[in-house]
Amino acid sequence: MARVNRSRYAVLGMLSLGPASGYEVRRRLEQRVAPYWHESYGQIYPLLGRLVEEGLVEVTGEDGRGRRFALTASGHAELVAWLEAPPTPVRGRNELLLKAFLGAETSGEVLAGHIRDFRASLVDELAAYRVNQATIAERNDERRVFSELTVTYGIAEAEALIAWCDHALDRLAAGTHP
Amino acid sequence: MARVNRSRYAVLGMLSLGPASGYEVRRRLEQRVAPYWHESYGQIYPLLGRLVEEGLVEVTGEDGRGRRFALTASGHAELVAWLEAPPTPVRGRNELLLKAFLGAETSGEVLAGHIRDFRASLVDELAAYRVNQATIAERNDERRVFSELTVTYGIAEAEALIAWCDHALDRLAAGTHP
DNA sequence: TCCAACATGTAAGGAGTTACATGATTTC
DNA sequence: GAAATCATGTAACTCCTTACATGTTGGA
Repeated sequence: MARVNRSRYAVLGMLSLGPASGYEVRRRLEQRVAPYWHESYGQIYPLLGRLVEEGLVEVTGEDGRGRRFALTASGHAELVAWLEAPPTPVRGRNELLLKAFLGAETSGEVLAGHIRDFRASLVDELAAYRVNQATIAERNDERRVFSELTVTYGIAEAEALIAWCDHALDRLAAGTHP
Repeated sequence: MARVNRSRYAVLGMLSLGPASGYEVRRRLEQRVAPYWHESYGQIYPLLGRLVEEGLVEVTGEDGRGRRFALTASGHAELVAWLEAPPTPVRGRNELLLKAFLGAETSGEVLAGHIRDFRASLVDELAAYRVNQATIAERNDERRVFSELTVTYGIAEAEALIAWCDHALDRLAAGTHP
């Protein structure tokens, strides 16, 4: 039954940064929280309509090129209540690890290839985080520390997983010609 | 449209370890791949029925206490084809990070509390991985290396995130009384 | 004898993605 | 004038969880 709709809070959260169009809610998600959250338009637009009905969001303007949505007081209250509630743990599904676990069903080289690809994507990700980190370091507002924390999380994770990839590739190489 | 049904491959994969009942498919997932994959009965049983219809799985026995399912040759072929395909990247949704990003909407102490809870759960997780690692080290089969890799992944990640928690808690403490 | 574990399923319903469809405005 | 970006939405469809419902077997 009722799983909580987390998209609600992502949208409310993006609006807490200031009024925005549906399009911009999406863009904020892509640009600022992309690696750890995402929403599709198929979620955002119907949701904005519902949030307006519920009085959590209001339409503050409607010029020729779309509407602007803003949090109402009760929308902000609902966001804060959610922020204060303990986060529900991630029950991730990691395809790479499932494939790794089942590695014996294929040749070792198949898995090694997947891991090399994964490593390459982590290296790219890490580079993007570094750029991001430099950009944030130049800012000077009270939100800065929170942005920094999300970036350092990504960096910590990416670095650890790159190290794991190297370890894994060694282990697999040792296994195939012992 | 057609997202690939990854549950299919998880079930086929568990059956590649040997014939099993639906109940045991679930138990294998819980016991062996739990932190990075999971399936509910609501997925497993209907799926097993479909896989039998499709000829990827067959019923090898039915005693008083349930059926036993086994991979057919084509089921195994389909599993291998999936294993060889590049894993689709995880598009995770990390509630803690979304809450962290929006940390300015509440008091800093709220976020710190979430991070402390997260750290505690990581410590528990890490302990479980260590036990698991010791168990696997005693095994002596050709699958061992693959199990080890999934465990070392979990350890690498948990250790990195524990370190991040400590860093984050420092940063937040510095912010609240500068 | 009772409890834990083994075992199998269905129903309801929301979550979420993808593809389709359309149009205005800005910038080069 | 063309391309990129801004902008809004719907339809179809699958995934997946949660809750409900039921019964057996083995061991203490």
